[in-house]
Amino acid sequence: MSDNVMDQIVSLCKRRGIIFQNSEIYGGQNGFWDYGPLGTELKRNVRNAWYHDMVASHDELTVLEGTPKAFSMVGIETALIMHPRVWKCSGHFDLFNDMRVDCRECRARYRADHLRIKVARSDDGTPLAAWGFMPGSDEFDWSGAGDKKLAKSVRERCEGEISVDAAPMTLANYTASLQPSEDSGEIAEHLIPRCPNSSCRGPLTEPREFNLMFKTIVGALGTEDDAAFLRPETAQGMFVNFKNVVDSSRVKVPFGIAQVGKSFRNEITPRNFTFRSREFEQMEMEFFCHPGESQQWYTYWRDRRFAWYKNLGISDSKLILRDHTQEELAHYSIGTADVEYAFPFLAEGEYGELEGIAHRGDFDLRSHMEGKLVADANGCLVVEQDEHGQPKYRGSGKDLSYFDDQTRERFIPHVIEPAAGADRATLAFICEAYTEDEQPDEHGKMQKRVLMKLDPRLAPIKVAVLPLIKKEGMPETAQAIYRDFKAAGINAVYDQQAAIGRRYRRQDEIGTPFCMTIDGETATDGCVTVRDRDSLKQDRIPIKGLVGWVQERLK
RNA sequence: GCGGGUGUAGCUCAGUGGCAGAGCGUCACGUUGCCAACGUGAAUGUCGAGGGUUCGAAUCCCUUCACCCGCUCCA
Repeated sequence: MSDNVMDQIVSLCKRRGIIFQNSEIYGGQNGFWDYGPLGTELKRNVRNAWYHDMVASHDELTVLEGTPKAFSMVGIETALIMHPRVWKCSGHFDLFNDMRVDCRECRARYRADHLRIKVARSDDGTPLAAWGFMPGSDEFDWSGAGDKKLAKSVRERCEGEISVDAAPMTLANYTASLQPSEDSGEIAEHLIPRCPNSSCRGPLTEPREFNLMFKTIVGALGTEDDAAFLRPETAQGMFVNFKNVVDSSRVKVPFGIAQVGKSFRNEITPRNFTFRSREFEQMEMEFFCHPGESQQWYTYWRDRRFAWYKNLGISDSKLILRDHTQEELAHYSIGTADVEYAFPFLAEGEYGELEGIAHRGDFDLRSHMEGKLVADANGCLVVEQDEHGQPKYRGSGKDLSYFDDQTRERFIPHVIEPAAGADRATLAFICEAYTEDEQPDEHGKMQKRVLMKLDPRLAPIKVAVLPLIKKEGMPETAQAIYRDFKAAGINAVYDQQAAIGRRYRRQDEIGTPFCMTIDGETATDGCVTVRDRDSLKQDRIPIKGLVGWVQERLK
């Protein structure tokens, strides 16, 4: 396959109405994508395959292989905008809303509120230069490569005594202490704080809000106090509704709550087609279980989710299950694994994340009970405190523990979270399906063919109904068959335009698994030719059984 | 965020200061006998956007947006 296979895929997606760039006629928007008519069908099929497997077809009476006991699964659909305190307790607010400064040269990034500034002054107190350092790190010693340059520039400005402030300032205080130049309104070049890295000392940027959450305002007259956030994950909808679901739907632990929906992250660098987008769709499930069984459930869900992709056609050679190393694990997590796919835009041997399966302990429910949690010196989760010794972000105060009537035990359930990206899965299925091969044309000459080997369950169009020629009653018969498929809820197309070979290729390109051709013999034998997309094999199938024949292959 | 590259019809691209082009695709009519047929005809462009230079700009300059590659970042 060619190196630019990703270009081919992007081009095919646009040409055939699978994925378009958002607001394209206005020049497009980085990180946002639209699904066209065929893409919408494909993505809905992905979503439905997930929901069907997780919830709709789940048998809660049977103990499934590899599980300790039977369990329930329910669906939920929660709002995109949640109470701001949800994100404070979940940790997203602090994690996603820092003011940052970057070094323009070495590009290191620092939290603006952590950075301290030291200033070198002449004897009359005029500032000559300023540089940052992180508290506790090495101080300025005029010896680093960058420091020598800085020292030289300071010397050029002052021949007399130079002193360095004993007390460091915060970045905000330093900036406030400067007089902006009268003509430009900007800080003089030599007073721009320099990078904390003593071998760099490049100029730092202005503090910039580093909002990974999209901020919005609730209420027409809203002010900053009414700031709210578009959800950066769907999971919190399940956690905050845990009690509602338990109280309303007669589920018993263990059970799962599943949700498919949009999430938003203001990514710095959206890249690689839809792989990293600012608006994306997640398919997440939170599985609540007894702490003592959580390890077993974690293993179960990890393996089951990995198998799901393979079952829908992702090849073994391109899919890996990668357990996170100890360093990668969140402090509250006992285990996390990623399902990763070898996307064509990645280098050989690299994989991109499709789904993360995480053992989250009781972190989430406890956070929403008690407040934002952090690990203490012993690695135990404790409520993070502010400078006054009060909880930094208070939780809801509601009791989210669970009482098991049979064992007479009360506990906070542990959570196993398989969190999948619907757009990433869709993209993986597209990439996996994209195939170029060679097939003989009517003269026996080999011709390049582009096809999408999508699993029939995922294919946007299941069946194409094609009269071999536009006369002798073939179109009428074909149209009747087409209507049978539509009536049965099977997505079919009718096409009598152009030669039969061309029509087959059109369907190949969008992954239609079955083409049904009505020919001269149909009128006498009541059969059509069914042509298989991948093998090009043809079979005669009676019209009467056609719908059932297709339904059988969509299970 | 930084550096490099690219942006012209639905797609792939040619066009380096003087009439906006090709191939494929799409549509119509005719033809058709199972794997990209053929014939005839047609539609399709603010040359990514904004500004400037020029008698004249797709072409030169500036700004900006998007995409690709490499860094950086990444739940």
